[in-house]
Amino acid sequence: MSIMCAAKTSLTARERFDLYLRSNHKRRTVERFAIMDRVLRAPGHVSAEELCKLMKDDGYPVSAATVYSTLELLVDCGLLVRQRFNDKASLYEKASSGTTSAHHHLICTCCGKIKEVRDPALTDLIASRHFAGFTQSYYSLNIYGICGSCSRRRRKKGKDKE
Amino acid sequence: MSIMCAAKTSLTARERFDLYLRSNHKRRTVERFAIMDRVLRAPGHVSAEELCKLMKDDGYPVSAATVYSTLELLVDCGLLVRQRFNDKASLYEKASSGTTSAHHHLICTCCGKIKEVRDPALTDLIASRHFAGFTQSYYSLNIYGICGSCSRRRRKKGKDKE
DNA sequence: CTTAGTGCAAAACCTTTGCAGGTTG
DNA sequence: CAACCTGCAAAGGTTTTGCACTAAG
Repeated sequence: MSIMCAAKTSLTARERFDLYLRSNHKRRTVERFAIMDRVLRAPGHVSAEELCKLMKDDGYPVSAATVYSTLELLVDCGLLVRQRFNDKASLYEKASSGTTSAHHHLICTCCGKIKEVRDPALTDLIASRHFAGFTQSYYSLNIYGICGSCSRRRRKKGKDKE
Repeated sequence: MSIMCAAKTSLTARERFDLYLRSNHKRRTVERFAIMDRVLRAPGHVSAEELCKLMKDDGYPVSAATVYSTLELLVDCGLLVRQRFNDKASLYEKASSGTTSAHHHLICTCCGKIKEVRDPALTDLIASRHFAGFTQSYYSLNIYGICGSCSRRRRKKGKDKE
């Protein structure tokens, strides 16, 4: 969406967000940095609504509108990735970088559970790919199927009747 | 969601859907087959709403509820894949098979355009991966970034003022 | 001091659901 | 002929938007 040419290296998240906001002539408000802090501190992936709740629990309530708009900025500046795994709300997770390693997702189409898996060979191959005229910023590999507990449950049911 | 153990080989789409409906004790209605026909005939990916319109244009109007429920069946039986690329409506596309080859998606975060690309090496590697206790049914690899026209437009703007 | 950002609530949007009537098995 | 499916409209849940107020530059 906007300008973000800063080297990805050796900048703290805060510095990066700060630079991004300056470069794009957007205001550096208390709310934006508070939301950035909180979402980067959360493990795994968080929905906008959960993040609202987390902020309120911390005694720092912010409106949904602000959370959504800030999440968009964080995605745009490359600190977060927005994932839409299923019908439910979007989930936001830290973008992979030096400190947070790339991973893929196994999504159970039966119970909706999402598991992160790492596979360096796959990660490397995807990263090495370049497509003509397209400037890649991030990717997501989502593998859908049936998780262990669901397939056990299904097998059991199958014995009863089928 | 349901039982679909039929060999993926040498069955027409219609046969496969028919078998799926029978096996799962679901009714084989005219609407369901008409929707199946239409969506498989559409190139690329279609949204539920577009599909409704296509059906109406064909002189075969069906309600949104029926379209959504049939699309779900078609996904469940493996003929379609549901993709959620961005904020907008879900898109449905033919699942890869002998006749329709696997592909990945380049998604422009600026204009939203979606391009299909093929990369056999990548496809093979992903297909060869197995994760413990997880029965893979399909996957989607989405690569986000800036497409050619958007980066040209952006460069141009940058020259004017920046 | 100008203008973007915030909070609130309402709107917009996609998708699901409840109900009455029609069709399938 | 019982149960399921369809169509319609209304409800549901997520995200965006309009407006008055506040705060950043």
